[in-house]
Amino acid sequence: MNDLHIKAIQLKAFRETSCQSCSLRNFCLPVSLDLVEIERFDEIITRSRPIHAGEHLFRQGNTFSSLFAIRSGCIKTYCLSDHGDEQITGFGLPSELIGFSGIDSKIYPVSAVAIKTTSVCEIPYSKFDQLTDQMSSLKKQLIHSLSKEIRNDLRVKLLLGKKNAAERLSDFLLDIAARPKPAGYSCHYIVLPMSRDEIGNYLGLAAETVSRTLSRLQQDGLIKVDGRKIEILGIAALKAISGPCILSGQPYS
Amino acid sequence: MNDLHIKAIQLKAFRETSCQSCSLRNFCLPVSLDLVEIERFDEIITRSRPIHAGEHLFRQGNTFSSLFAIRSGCIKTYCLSDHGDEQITGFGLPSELIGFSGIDSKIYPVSAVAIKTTSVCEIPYSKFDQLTDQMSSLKKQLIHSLSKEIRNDLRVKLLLGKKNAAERLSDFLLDIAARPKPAGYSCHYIVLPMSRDEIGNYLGLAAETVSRTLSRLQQDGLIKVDGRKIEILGIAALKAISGPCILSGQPYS
DNA sequence: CGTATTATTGAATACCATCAACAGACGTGG
DNA sequence: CCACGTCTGTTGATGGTATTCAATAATACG
Repeated sequence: MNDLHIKAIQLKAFRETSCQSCSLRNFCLPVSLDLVEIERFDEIITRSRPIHAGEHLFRQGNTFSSLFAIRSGCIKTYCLSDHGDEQITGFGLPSELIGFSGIDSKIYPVSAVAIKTTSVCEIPYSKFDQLTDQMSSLKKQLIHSLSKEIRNDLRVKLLLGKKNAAERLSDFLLDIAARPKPAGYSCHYIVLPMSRDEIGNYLGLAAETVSRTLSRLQQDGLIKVDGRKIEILGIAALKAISGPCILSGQPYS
Repeated sequence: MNDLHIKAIQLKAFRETSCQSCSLRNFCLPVSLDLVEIERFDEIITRSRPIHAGEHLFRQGNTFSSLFAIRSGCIKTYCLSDHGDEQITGFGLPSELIGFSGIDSKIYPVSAVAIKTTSVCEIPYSKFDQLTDQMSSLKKQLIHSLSKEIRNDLRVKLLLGKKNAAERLSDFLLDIAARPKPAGYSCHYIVLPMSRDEIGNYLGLAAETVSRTLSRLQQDGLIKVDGRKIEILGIAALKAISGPCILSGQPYS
């Protein structure tokens, strides 16, 4: 094996493990950074082996240390009440960041667990924080990501506070469909990584209600359900049901 | 009137209108800043005359321009769904900041209206953003405030997703009681600035259910209700009902 | 291929929303 | 000062939506 071969292999490895070449680059933090800045950001990132379903990134009560960017798979965040039951507070999908809720309290107030094989980039917060002092655009990115999360929480609060089962499910399906996904996936066809139980928990419904409501939406011809594979047939009707509002969907782009 | 008099008056005015002398100083943003930094922060703040109940700070859809720190009174934030009904998304009380949800989208996704006479400090965001580039501690403050808001949203999502009426009200009362308040006010005695209707809207309940549930809590001897004046008699019992969890109350201080 | 997990559907119940009537507070103006 | 209307809050009766319990079907996994 000559030097050229080695270089080529190194280059390939670099492509797979650097922000610069990451397919999610435009969705994750480094957007709007120049090449030098991306490299500096890249240096603090840890990319570990993929984690399996059931493995935790962190647990409620752990000392806060890092944010995590999700590259593939799905992370669910949840918190346990004293009554013992869990409330799922979100699902992290590729390109998204989790862990924001721990910055202020120094402790993760939620647990994060993979619900399928998942790979993440770990962003140690102390180093990241220092970097934001030197890179104004990175600071902006972080603040905007935090703000976006708050805006999304508004949507969820609206959903939990006012909507009925059909409205919640419609909103949920449209939200999942609108999230960034690997190239080639249509936004009319989604494969849910989570169970009915987990959907219900997240939406404040019983799993049976989720099942029933999906069946109803299928009867009405708005979706086609095949286990966790869901085809969206009537996107306009779903939007009408969920109550299209200023908070839904992606930012005002 | 001589120079000394004028100086004294100016000093008094300064005391009433500078962050340095503000009684909320330790709760609002300028905490952890040194004197010079506070002055620089102070310079970008606008302090307008008090606004009356019903006046808006901003409306859903307005271009985002400022954050607002609440000095006295109460601001409710809400958003209107297409179905026309409103969902109250939060109540801003003295020392708290509102407007975070607009940073990312450049547009306020909610409206903010005073529900009693209220005075606020307006923090123009573009100037503030520049200042955070130069003052690392101010940047940290902002990020922590955003993170805290996200953590609080977790609490509300847990409440709306899993709790029954009594648990919601207990949680709500404890939350209001735990918020920073002017010196002299006991945390066992609260005066609610909002109506039953607004409480219900915020908690995802009907106003009648709020009324009934408060009556029930009073029957059980946990609180004493006199219109909007509420005395907390059994704080431990209320905590037990609301389901004390890692998210409740103030940060882990 | 068998067991465990997940999903669907049915029936009964519980909780809260809705509708409605009434009581009290507040402010206005006669 | 009191009559009046409005707004807010309380309480009762009824009904709807989603939960719970239970049984069955389908899927995943070793």
